[in-house]
Amino acid sequence: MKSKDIIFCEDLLKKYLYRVTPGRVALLIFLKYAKKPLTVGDIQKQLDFAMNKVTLYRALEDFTQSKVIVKISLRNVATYYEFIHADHHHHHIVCEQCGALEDIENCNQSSLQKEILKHSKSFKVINSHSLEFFGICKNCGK
Amino acid sequence: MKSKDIIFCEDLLKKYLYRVTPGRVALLIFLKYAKKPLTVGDIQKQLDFAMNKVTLYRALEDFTQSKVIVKISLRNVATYYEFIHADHHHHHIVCEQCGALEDIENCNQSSLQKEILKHSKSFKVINSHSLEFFGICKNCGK
DNA sequence: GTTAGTGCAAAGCCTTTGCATGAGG
DNA sequence: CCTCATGCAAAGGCTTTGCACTAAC
Repeated sequence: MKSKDIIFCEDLLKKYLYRVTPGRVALLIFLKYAKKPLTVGDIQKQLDFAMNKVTLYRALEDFTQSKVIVKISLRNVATYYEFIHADHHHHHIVCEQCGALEDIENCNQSSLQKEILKHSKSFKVINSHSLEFFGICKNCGK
Repeated sequence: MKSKDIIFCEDLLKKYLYRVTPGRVALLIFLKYAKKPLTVGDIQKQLDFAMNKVTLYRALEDFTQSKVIVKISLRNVATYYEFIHADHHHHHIVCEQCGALEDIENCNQSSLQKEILKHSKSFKVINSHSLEFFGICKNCGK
């Protein structure tokens, strides 16, 4: 019998008219349970399913288009990908020294975006935003 | 006689112990008066001073280190650089379709960062943050 | 059968590095 | 002079593209 996770991810793929392949299912489950944003390299190393890097890029690009995951770009560092949990909008603090990541929970997304849009001259819609903080973690700051 | 701008930028270079070269002065003046963040490609095309790309990267890296300029990374798009005006902390909205950029003025930087730090478990200091909004501009949304 | 996904090889692009030369202090 | 800045060539790294093959539907 299939696990709930597998069914959930298969349904997600079907919803966006993607084909249900072992690789994409494995990737989605992996991202769904990841505790922090991951780079392409992270995913390749940690995913328990051998997936060509090119294939991985294409799947990530597709999922980003469908807003199943989100792409995060930090200042220096690489591009990260993170699963979007419907009820859990959040941001990050990054340690400038060691790269440690922590989630930030308090962000009232829709009211913030409405407020910003109100002050904008040339924009019609705001769909999303990215907010990242940069600092030094307690470990590095000793 | 030298213009105020040239003197200002020369002093800025001296302050951080950089050498006052024609290229770096031209670059600083250009960035200081740029109305929006620029990519390396933008700068190379628009700067009225022939500057090798490698040299440009090295100058931008130096200025970023000294916090004379800031590096901005957006989701898909390239890396942008922007002059930091002492009294003018701000953010951006980016059009997901045409790439149009607009400044956002209202951000109380230090109180936001203090608030976030208060809620953080593992961070000791927050030095800066990036906040970008993504949407559709009025032109593209017609 | 059709179409989308995969994998390989190769190209592209942005960015960095090494090294010799030239200019600033 | 001594050091930093510059330019060239080349390497590096990440990401994309082309094309043939395979698997999903």
